[in-house]
Amino acid sequence: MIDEPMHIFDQMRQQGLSPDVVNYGALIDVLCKLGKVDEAMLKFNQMTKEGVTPNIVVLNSLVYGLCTVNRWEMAEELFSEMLKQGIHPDATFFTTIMRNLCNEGRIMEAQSLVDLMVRVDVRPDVISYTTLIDGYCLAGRMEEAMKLLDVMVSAGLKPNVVAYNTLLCGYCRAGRIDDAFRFFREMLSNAVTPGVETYNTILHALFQSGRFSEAKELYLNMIKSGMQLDIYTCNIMLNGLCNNFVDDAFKMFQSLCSMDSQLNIITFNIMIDALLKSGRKEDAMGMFTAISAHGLVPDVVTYHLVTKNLIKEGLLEEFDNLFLAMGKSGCTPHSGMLNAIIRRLLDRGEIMKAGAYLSKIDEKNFSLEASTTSLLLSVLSREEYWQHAKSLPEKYHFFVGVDK
DNA sequence: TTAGGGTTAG
Repeated sequence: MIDEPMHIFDQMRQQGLSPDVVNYGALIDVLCKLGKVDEAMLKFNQMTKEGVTPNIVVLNSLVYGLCTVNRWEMAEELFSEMLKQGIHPDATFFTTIMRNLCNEGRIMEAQSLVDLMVRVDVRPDVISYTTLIDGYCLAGRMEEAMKLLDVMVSAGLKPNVVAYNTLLCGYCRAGRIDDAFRFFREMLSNAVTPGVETYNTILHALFQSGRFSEAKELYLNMIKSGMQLDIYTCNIMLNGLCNNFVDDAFKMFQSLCSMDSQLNIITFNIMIDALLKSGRKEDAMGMFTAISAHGLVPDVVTYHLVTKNLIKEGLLEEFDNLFLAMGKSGCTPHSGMLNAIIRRLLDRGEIMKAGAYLSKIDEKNFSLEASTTSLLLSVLSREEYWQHAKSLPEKYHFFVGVDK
């Protein structure tokens, strides 16, 4: 798909038109968002070679891409270059860096950037403050996050719905739902209209803290107020109900299907997990089969849920099939899954098959869990298995007869 | 053409 704009550039050239800074900017931005930073840099170099002067927007996209893949040094080089060319950093530039610092937990450095912005005469905007508020929330430093909202107001800025949602979400994550409600009221009194994201945040927190009746009431209020519910609302409700009311969740799921609601793979994962946990294996497998009928494909979570159950049930051939399907769809097995299947196969004395999965563990550089190692030792100490043990990867031959 | 917020497992 990314090839398309490149073809468009070729077509433009054929017609005697040259891509300008906006065209290049759009392409570089898409490449950076896809994590293809090297390709983005190539395009950037090509652009400058063609005599198209970069602007702050293009540089911001590149800085975004470079920071996201932790290429801080290159971002710094770019920054120096940009100053040399007389391009001044703007609020977006600083906010991009702040976002990445916050994600790495480097909150004080992010805070000092806001101070630097003021010194170099770049006014932090609502997004800059919101980014920093989120950083404090992520670090669990709620009092500082809250104070920043006041700083923002003193700087003459008006917090918007995203700023409030960020703070509200921080309080919810910290389990301080009543404080979240306080900000919810403040939001209303400041004429900031809560969005579906706001309600979803509170709904999720209410379920998380076991306040089921309040959660259900809030959900009904959302419907009553004519709010457009989205896939997040559905998933939060389903997941919340699954904790104690699986039947209600199942009914809600069916009614969503009958209303042709747009579900996603997370919806199915929530349901499969809950059905398996409550022992409804057939319903869970039915749900797994229904995924493709909804135009969706299983993801790594789906495979992990279902394969875990197959191992538990001893349906190892079905596991093999699903394991292959998983590989074909590009989902990577995790270490726990491989260890679990190896243990189950060793239990059954299927050494050769266990060997195949041991090789997968080695390929991925995963480690054997202690329980897998001890089972392997105990199985291979039995003479009846020595012959089979030769089929194991060589590094495991050492285990043969060790106990004897 | 660029920056900020909400959902699943382990």
